[in-house]
Amino acid sequence: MPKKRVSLAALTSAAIVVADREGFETLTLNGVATELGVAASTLHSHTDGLDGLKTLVAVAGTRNLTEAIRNSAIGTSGLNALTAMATAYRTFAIEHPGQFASTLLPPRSDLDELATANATLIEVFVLVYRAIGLEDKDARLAARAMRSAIHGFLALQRTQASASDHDVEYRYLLDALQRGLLDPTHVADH
Amino acid sequence: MPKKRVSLAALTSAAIVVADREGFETLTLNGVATELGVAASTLHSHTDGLDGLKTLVAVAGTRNLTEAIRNSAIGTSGLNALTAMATAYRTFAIEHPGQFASTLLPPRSDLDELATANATLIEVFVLVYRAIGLEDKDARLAARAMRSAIHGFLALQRTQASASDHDVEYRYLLDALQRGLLDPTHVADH
DNA sequence: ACCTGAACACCGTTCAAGT
DNA sequence: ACCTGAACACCGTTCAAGT
Repeated sequence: MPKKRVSLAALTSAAIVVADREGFETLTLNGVATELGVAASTLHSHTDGLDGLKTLVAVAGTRNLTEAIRNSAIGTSGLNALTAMATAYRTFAIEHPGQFASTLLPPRSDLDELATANATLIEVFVLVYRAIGLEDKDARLAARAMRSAIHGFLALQRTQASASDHDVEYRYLLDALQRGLLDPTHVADH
Repeated sequence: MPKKRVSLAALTSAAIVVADREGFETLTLNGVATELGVAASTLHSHTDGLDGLKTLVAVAGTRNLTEAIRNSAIGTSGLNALTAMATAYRTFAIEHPGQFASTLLPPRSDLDELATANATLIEVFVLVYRAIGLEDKDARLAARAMRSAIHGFLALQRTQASASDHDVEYRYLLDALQRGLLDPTHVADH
């Protein structure tokens, strides 16, 4: 039998598949190695151990989330764009639980790539708020606020039992925050 | 040497100490057993394996967070109470990272106790919104919205590099959401 | 009843050996 | 240059044996 060859791209995509299927927290080098059909020790020549593999998933996952959000906003105006983005964010979190969970990877030393991937995600929101008419500083603060709120809701949704109606709650949160962020009596007093 | 005896309370508090010190994700039965000075296999007669231990921490952690929030609101009025609670929430997350992380424990089958602990946490916020004047249904939605936003901000704060000013961002988020939740033009149209 | 130690399966990591 | 298999340390879990 010929020796299998592992590329970084194949490793990353296999790790994403396993993470979405079995959970990011329980991601394992052995599991990904089995998925690829190679020995577990092979992966150490492509990534810096388990932490490196998780970082790989976090970077790719954040980029995929960013793409999903960006695509959802195409062809929509300001306020509708934000709703579309929030919906896309939520759909991504549900359909790709492993990649979504990778988003809150605890900080590492070499988080350069991860930091820029995260900045790019925020930037999509900044663009929309700027188009709506907020000044740059406010647009950045609004973007981070909205991202925090969305993330928090989706993270807790995953945990809590589906006791109540998530659709209604999600819309209530988004509407209220949106109203507060665009409140002219506040934006004016800068 | 006399045989050590392990109580459920001692086990829980030892697990909390280790979780806050070394991280909830990396919590280990061996680590807690060492902390208690007993053999690792002993813990299996007190809790249902590692998952059971993590659930123990999650329940106790959620209760401790609830107490911290409740205490912070004592002697304050409606709007000041919410600010105090948000600040207490944040302080708890920073000072007890393990217990805070335990808050987003993935769902289990026996999450009865965990579910009620979570409901009690939300209830503190409901009380404040009701005192402010929101009707029960709106108070519940507002409480969940505020909790989601706070949690999301704090979870992302833990991850992201301290590139920007967290104090300003936190206040911006809280103020905006608060404004939107209490917007009379919206609350009226029910 | 509760704790121990041995045993087993599993995982991350290293490294000499192969190709 | 890259993959393998053996080796080691560590962890979760079970269980017969002690008290």
